[in-house]
Amino acid sequence: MPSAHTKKLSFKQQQLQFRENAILDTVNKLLAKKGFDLMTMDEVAADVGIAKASLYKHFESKEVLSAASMTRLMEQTITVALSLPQALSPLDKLKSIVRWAIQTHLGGTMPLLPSTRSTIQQALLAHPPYIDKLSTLTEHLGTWIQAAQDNGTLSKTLPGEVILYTIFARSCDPVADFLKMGGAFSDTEIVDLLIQTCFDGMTG
Amino acid sequence: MPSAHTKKLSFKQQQLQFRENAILDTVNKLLAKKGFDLMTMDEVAADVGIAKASLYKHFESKEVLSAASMTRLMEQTITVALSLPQALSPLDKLKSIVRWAIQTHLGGTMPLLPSTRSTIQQALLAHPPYIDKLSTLTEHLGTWIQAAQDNGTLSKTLPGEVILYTIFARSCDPVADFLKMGGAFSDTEIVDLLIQTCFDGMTG
DNA sequence: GTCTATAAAATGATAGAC
DNA sequence: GTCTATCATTTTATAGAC
Repeated sequence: MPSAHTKKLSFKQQQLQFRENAILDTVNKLLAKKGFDLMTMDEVAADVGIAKASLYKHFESKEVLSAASMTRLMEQTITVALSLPQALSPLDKLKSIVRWAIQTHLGGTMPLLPSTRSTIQQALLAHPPYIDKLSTLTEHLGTWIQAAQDNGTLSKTLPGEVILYTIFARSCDPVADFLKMGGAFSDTEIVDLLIQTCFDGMTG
Repeated sequence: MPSAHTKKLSFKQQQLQFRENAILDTVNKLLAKKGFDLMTMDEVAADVGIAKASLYKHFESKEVLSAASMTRLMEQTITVALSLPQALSPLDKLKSIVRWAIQTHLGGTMPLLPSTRSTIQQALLAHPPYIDKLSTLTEHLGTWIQAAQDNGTLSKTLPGEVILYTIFARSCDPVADFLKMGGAFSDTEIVDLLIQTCFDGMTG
């Protein structure tokens, strides 16, 4: 009975997928909280509730584990981007993405951009699935940036590259953390303030 | 002959100061390049050209050493702020400080803002000299921000706190690193672009 | 104060039983 | 695949001679 056999295998695979997703949830949270260098595999295992050796049966190294987490995050971001109302203007689409990212960041599940100072950067560059998702997202954003420049809602003189990097950087702006630590503003207010300074600056 | 004795002591102290300054130069550079967590004491000692044990005769721990380096950086920043031409408008003073910081950052001697994710953050908060310098700088910047809001060159509706944190954050913006890595822009161009997006946003 | 040598702790990764 | 126990390495910090 091949169907039963297939079904059983599929079920096992679903269990596996489920477990690995739980692991990535933890990694995502810890990466957001402490960053790659300060996150330890002991910590991850403890948070998931399994032994460290078991963790290594799922992911062969800390780098691969983190890359998998970042890749899933990229996929989620792309999903959000593609589910935006078509009626939105290109500029509003860009703002919506940044808004979602800052909200997620404040919620504690958006890791900081792997800066050039982190060990994880090269691991990500060597991880094709991540590069692939990053390229896809960059393409979408690039299209919107171009369109926004064409209709005059974004500066035409600013290089697209600068706008793109700025959007990525503001999505995990440490200013959000400092404002939250200050305690004077609600999460919603923080998001609005950051969106404003990001797109309109501080002079207006 | 007390004068000779005093002179000798003073000379020794000058030598000590000189050596410790050389150490802090190295720490500053390494903090900018790798950050606190990835910088090792072996590395610092090797770069300075002394044994690690000697390093610990000067600074009792990695935290204290890094805090001393960051404190000196704060002092330098205050010096730059105080030596700005009085004729400059408050807004131009703020821009000048950010400009100087980004230039220094691109030059490789401006550490990233100790984010909430780094171990160094609490060490700095527990280091009175650093807090003292930080307060002084914050006071100066706060005065300029208020003045710029009063004369209408900075948004009056934006909380001063938000402007202050944004200025601190943009002074070591990772966008600068990414643009530099891209290789399409000179350092001068990068500085101009970041100043523009920081103060005027991306819509104008 | 500078050195060599080493302690002490943390941490990425693995062995081997079940 | 999960566990316990352990290895190997890195790294902060110190001991002790000179």
